Amino acid sequence: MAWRNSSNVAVAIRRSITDGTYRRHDRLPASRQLAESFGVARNTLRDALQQLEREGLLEIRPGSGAYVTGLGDQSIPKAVEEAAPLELIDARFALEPHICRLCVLHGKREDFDAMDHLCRRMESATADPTAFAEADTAFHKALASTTRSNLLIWLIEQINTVRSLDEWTRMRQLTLNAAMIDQYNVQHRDILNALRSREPERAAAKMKEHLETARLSLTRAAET
Amino acid sequence: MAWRNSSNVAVAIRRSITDGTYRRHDRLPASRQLAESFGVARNTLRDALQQLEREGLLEIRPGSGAYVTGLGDQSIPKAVEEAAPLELIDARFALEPHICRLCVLHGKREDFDAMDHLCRRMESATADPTAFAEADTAFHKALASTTRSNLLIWLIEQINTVRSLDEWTRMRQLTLNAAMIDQYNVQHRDILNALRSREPERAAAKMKEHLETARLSLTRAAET
DNA sequence: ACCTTATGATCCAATACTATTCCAAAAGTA
DNA sequence: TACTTTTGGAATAGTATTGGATCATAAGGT
Repeated sequence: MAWRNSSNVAVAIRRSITDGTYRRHDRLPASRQLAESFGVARNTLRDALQQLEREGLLEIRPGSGAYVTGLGDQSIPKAVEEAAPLELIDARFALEPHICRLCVLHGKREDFDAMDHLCRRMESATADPTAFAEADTAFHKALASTTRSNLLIWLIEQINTVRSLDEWTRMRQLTLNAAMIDQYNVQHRDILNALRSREPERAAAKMKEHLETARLSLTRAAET
Repeated sequence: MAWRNSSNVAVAIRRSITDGTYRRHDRLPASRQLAESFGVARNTLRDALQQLEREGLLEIRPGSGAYVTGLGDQSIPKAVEEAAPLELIDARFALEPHICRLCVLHGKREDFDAMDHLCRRMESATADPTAFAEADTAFHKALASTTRSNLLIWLIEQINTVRSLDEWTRMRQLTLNAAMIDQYNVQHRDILNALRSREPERAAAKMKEHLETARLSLTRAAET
């Protein structure tokens, strides 16, 4: 029975993921249980899991478990994955001001309330760049949702997926200090206020301002 | 039951949302009830909810409850394939005027020459709606290419894939008569001229005019 | 023989879950 | 308005579970 090596275990697990036995966000059984069910040592099983983690299929969290992060082939398009930070800003420069205009047309009170809530979460995260970035992403997604256009929502989501990538995370650590977060918070409030008072062009202008700030902080970080 | 951890609870709730068990603006059961029904401690349940909130799926209001704010992962092809024609116009309204501005910044002579060539192809296709639509798609893609941003090019391509869909083709048959094609050709020329003379705002304005024409012809066709 | 690999055991550190308690915000009610 | 109930938020301590790491040993292939 020569099939009992780490690579073949990895193949088996990979298939379990692609055929839908384990889906995105699912947690795999504990390494001890998995090892037993495959009839291999836990060490071997661990090798297999780490192999899959290197492929980006799994995320292994010490003390917690192994989680499915992607579906393999389907995942992120190359154009999005390899997009430079400045390309992202360009795309957001195109989309988000116009989304603001559409939001003024279609936004309802509960939409604004949800965004207000996210603003508060960002405002209480001046010391936690990661938490801030999460809420920030959710804010821009909520804004896109107000357009009621699934296509636009999807486009924004695609752009946002990049934020979880390595280079972007590193960039965030460089640029997101407390002062910058405060500035972003003010700008988010400005945008929300303009949306609430139904001023499309002011909202779009504030959004452009916001993005210009982000672009500046990026180029500054790139110079260092 | 080894599935009793916060991530798996989050998975279960996430599925309840995408299934439609809970819909937008619905309030989830109280955390104490949910915790009991899942057979986990309220602490664990709270972790799961906060996880979903960070994803932008829920909004947790202290003293009130947890409300569904988003529909979860829009499965990738669906958002694009099922996009209504008017959603497409909205997306192009966002992207293309800004692409014009970027084109003024980055466009080179050969880019304009290529677009000029496509204009001529469209101008000699007033009697052939299919040939015109092909060249039109190519024109807008060429325009996006001038930005040298793979992300923007990809976004435009995604939007263009919809044009091959049934509903869109039917719509095109209704709207694309010779007079309309002539009008589009004039507008394409206007845009190209503005780009060549490096006037970003005039190019953007002409593009908006162009898209507004397309939107009007769509809504007119929808009324019949 | 030598080298590679899997094993099985053990200990460690990180994390998660439970249970309990108290608090504050919101909603319902008289 | 004032009172009560219901809601989520937070802190704590204890226990269980998880992956990480190491090691000597055994098996298999060269």
